[in-house]
Amino acid sequence: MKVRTRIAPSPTGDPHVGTAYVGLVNYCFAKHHGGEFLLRIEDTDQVRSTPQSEQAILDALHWLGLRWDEGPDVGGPHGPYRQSERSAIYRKHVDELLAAGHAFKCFCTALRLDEMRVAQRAAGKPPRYDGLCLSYGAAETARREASGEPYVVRLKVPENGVCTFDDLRRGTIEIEWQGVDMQVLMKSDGLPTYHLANVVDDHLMEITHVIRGEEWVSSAPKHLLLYSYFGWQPPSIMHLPLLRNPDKSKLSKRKNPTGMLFYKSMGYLPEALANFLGLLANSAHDGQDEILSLEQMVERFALDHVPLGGPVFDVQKLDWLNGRYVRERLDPAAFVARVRDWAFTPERVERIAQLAQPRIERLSDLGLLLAFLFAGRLPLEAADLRGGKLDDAAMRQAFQLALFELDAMPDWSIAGIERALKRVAEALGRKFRDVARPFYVAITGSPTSIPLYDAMDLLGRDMVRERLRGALEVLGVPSAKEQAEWKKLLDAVPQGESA
RNA sequence: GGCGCUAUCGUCUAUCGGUUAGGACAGCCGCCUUUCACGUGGCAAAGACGGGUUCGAUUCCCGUUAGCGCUACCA
Repeated sequence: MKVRTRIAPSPTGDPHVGTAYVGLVNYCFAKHHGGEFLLRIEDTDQVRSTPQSEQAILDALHWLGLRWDEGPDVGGPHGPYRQSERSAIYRKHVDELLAAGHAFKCFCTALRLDEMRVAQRAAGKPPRYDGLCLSYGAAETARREASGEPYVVRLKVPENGVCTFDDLRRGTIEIEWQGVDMQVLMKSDGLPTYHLANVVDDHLMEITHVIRGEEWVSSAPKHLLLYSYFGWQPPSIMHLPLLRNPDKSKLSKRKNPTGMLFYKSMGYLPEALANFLGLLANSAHDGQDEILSLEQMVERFALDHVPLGGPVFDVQKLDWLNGRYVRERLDPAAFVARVRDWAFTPERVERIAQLAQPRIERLSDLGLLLAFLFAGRLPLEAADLRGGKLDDAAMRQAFQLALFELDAMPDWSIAGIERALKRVAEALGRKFRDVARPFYVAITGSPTSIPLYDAMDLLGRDMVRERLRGALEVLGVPSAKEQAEWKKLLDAVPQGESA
């Protein structure tokens, strides 16, 4: 049987290096066995999914060098490859489960469910749907449905016994059915949840090996249960460890740059990033050179060498690898081409020139005026940030609130940036012009520069986040408590275009 | 709180019962060099803890501890 793997990102944010890591492993495994690798978009969360995010993820994975045999952009015999376009398929399968008595309609309100869980937790029991709606007879269920009560469809789960399954790397894992919740399979909006859509699609797309992040281990029983309810042969499964911050917590953008676009704008070469990620999945042995092309990684890939402990994303090692690629793998012409593509594309140069021209007297002013556009973190000191109307405490708040707002923006745009920063000023009860200065310094390194919103737009969200975090490190990173309190300031500002 | 996963130098890892526990990044000391970088030679650095099993455990089993994950009509 031909090996078929997939990566199934959810388009709810910027492309994440964790997605690249999982994608790379799936790619290497499939190709190592002469199989196929596909890409599926899991956009069943209508509220958070955006087409822009989907495009960004596809672009970023392409940039990294991954190619898929089937996917929303390249098509294939098992499409559509976007879950939002497969509603009818899920509906049919849900009906099948309902008809067979493997699932049931649940009319419980969020409030009741909350209270139930609080009580269960207090009693030291695993949170699990208590089965109230399961006790209704067919007549009662039909009556509620007819009266227009919204409902979800839940999975029926065995009352006792244990679910035993094999993880390709971890071996046998046992989880008691009592600890497995009666998962919602179809939301009241009629769309499936991840669990249902994922299982149905993996089966229909003939996925033979599901290789995914460790966060899915505890929901594996639900998935396996679905396979058995449908009478399908489940795929082999394996869970990859989660990438970590240096403090060992799950890699998060609060503590570290996690966006692929950040690494791109920092000037890391895609082959170096892929190489680095590949090393975290399959390390080189003893004396072997750690510089490995994608082809080499495919060739030497071995599942049983994938680590189980969450590897720390060590930027220093990435730096070293990238340095070697820059020095050893690019001839002068290729180097020039890379630099051009990195930050000197004609469109970008044009745009920057238009912003810079009115602000200089000599062409030689250009270097210092624009240096920040071609740099990573700026060498800031507290004194650089001071000098405006805000004291340190206010600047820390301003930067932190900006981080909140900028992260919450659906799309990165000048208009959005402006709205976000004005909101921050309002939340702090300051005039925007007083707040502007520290932002100029944090972002551009100087209180006078090209327009702030353009600068931020040009830099990109990930780099802006990095600069703001850099400024916060200089002034003192807010504690979790401070962050939570400050966030309330933002909540107090009404949404909308006003400001 | 409940359930699960994990545990070798600071970091990424090798070891598949017997090794002076190996390599790489970072660090430190040299060499090379008009600076820096690169390159190169070397140094330092690890089996979480406690029980078993065994002639012998880093390796197998159990417990403890710690870290992480899950605990949603998000994925």
